[in-house]
Amino acid sequence: MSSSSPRVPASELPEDGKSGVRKRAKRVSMREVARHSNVSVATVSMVLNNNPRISRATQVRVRRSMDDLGYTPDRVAQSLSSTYTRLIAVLIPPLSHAFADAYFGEIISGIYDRAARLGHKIILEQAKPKFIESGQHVELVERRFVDGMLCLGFIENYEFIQDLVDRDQPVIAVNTQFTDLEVDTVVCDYTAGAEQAMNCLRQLGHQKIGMILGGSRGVTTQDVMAVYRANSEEMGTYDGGLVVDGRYSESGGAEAARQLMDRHPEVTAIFCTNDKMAMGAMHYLHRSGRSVPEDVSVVGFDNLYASQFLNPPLTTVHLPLYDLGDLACERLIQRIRGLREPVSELLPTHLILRESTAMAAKR
Amino acid sequence: MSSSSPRVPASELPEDGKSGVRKRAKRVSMREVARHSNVSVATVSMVLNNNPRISRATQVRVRRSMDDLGYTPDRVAQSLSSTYTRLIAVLIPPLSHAFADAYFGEIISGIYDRAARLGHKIILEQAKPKFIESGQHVELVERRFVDGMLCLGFIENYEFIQDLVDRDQPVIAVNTQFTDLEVDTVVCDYTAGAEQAMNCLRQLGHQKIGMILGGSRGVTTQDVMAVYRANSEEMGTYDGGLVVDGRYSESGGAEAARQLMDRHPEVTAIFCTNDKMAMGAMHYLHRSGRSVPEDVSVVGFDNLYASQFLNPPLTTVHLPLYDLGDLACERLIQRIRGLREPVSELLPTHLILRESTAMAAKR
DNA sequence: CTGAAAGCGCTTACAG
DNA sequence: CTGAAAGCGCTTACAG
Repeated sequence: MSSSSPRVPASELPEDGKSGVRKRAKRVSMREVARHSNVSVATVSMVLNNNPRISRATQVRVRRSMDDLGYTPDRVAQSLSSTYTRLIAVLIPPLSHAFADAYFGEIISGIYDRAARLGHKIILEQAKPKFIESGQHVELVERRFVDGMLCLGFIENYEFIQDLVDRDQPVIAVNTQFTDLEVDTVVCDYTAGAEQAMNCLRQLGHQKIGMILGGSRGVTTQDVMAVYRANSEEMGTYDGGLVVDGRYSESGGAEAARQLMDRHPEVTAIFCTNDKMAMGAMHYLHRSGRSVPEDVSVVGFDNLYASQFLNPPLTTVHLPLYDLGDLACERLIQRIRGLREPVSELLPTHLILRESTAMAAKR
Repeated sequence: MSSSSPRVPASELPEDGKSGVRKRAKRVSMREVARHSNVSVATVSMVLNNNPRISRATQVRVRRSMDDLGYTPDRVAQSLSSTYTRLIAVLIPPLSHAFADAYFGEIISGIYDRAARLGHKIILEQAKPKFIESGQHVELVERRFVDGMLCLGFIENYEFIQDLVDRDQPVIAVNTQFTDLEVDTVVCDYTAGAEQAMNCLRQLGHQKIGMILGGSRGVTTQDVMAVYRANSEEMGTYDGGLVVDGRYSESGGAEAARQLMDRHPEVTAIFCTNDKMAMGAMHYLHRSGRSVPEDVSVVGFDNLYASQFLNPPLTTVHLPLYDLGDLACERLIQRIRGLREPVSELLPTHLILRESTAMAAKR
């Protein structure tokens, strides 16, 4: 890439400033640089791309011209001539407040940093029903908006991903897996995390443990459920009524906790498949006059940054969300650049013990 | 825009699937559509852009060809020929976890929806020091990555915005104002919100009120401080030591609350300029054995979605963040399209009373 | 080591 | 109402 700040010829500014309609300042193109340094545009292009065929001397001369003229390559023209846009799309599910969701945010943070390091920029999209119905997910790649896409957290209504796979477009599903769809994935080890959480609760003497999950169709959710069920059955306390859907949100978690405690007031611990539902559950427990963890222990999943500041601070399974985004982005770009092997990565997780869990209350 | 799902000729797929290096499926261009419907590419272009000069008959015929061939316009080529990219950049400050911040998230949500409705896509960028130093904020517009940008929450280190203003690029600062920089802004009415909050606290009998703010340089923060100070002086309780910096974060808020309570244990209420610091403050208060609101009342600013689920639910000033993003985006796009009048909008705010505030403790 | 030329897929005056 | 042509600013064989 070029260097030093480009200078706009002062003479152009006032004129531009006065015209009725906005007009971009005239930019300097390769042709001007070529003329200025007495070479062809082809040579300028090669200098720009560090093509070793260019001699050191003209290399330097052309670079100087670029700096003198304040040349900066036009990315649109570059994209038209080459094959890539160097843009990737990040798709999030059509949940309300999804953009404000720390879970997606941490992943996006990892994606962004990796993308920036590899010279890519990211476009953010939310896959609302209309978006999918009108085929915009396909247009995103077919109309050359982006080179590939990352799909975050599509537990349900993920069929649209098939459209992209069918067209052989680079796509990676981040932290979701599907039984009926073959697509590249990068996920966290939910099974291991769930095992640590259940172990911990059992060690603390909890027997009747409730579970709040979000949409039972997801493979990761099913992994957690399998661990939960195996442990409950071992203790002889398994009961389908102990499992409630909290729709991934704080309000859903609160509502689920209400149902759970109404049906099974003997429950001494609640295990949630994300921190937001755990927050909602704690909210309901307090509201209903129970204290956490004295009356009921609560465990979450995600370890969002804010969870340590809850009252009480939340015991939860740490998911390496930043790393997840980082790796997913790296793999996607490899795919874009020609990697053909399927991607399937698993990242480790572990339990973070805080104050929302304690010994089971004696009864 | 075109319609119906584009079909890739089946014959192309296998070949593409086998080649060693990834290769985009050959797309159908305007030329093919032109040939297929016996017109010139100019006509196809005009049909695509609904130019009224084209007769109804060829209009229909060309549209059909597009559908038959699965034509979809190449956005890169469109951008090269026209002046616009239909992309806008959203810049956020270099705070850690900024992507996961609900405050920015809600604003971005409003931006996204409006942008989508106006046919624009958004690119997300974080203005880290290196990003600015290497002039990438300028390249964003000069190299035609985007048509304009929205800068969210730059309270400090906002000097880079001047570079864009100097180049007459469309930029809008969202929810920040500057005394030393003339730029379009869309902000919330912090003064009105602060007045309601201080009124409320005074009605509840609070006299010694602490304040936690984030970076005292921002104009909005100064607005809040002015209200706080005027009220405190009226009560005769003003003291510079009651004002502490909480750096906008949960941990900073907790730390600030510690300092505040150590220095002034007689404080009965804390007013924070955002919800995250309020959350941190509550966390510290609980940790130090005080209860909210019995011992100390806490008031925030933002009304993030999660704040209602805190324990206790947070009393806070509601900021219309979604609408803020929506309006900022609308104005930016008007700017891009030629609007020349400066933009300066103010959105109303109001206090949301919840359970983190109560009558001042008798002492 | 460098240049002339074709091409990427559109849009936009300019003619007719 | 429609077409031929130039142009947007690059990259990439192909020559030399």
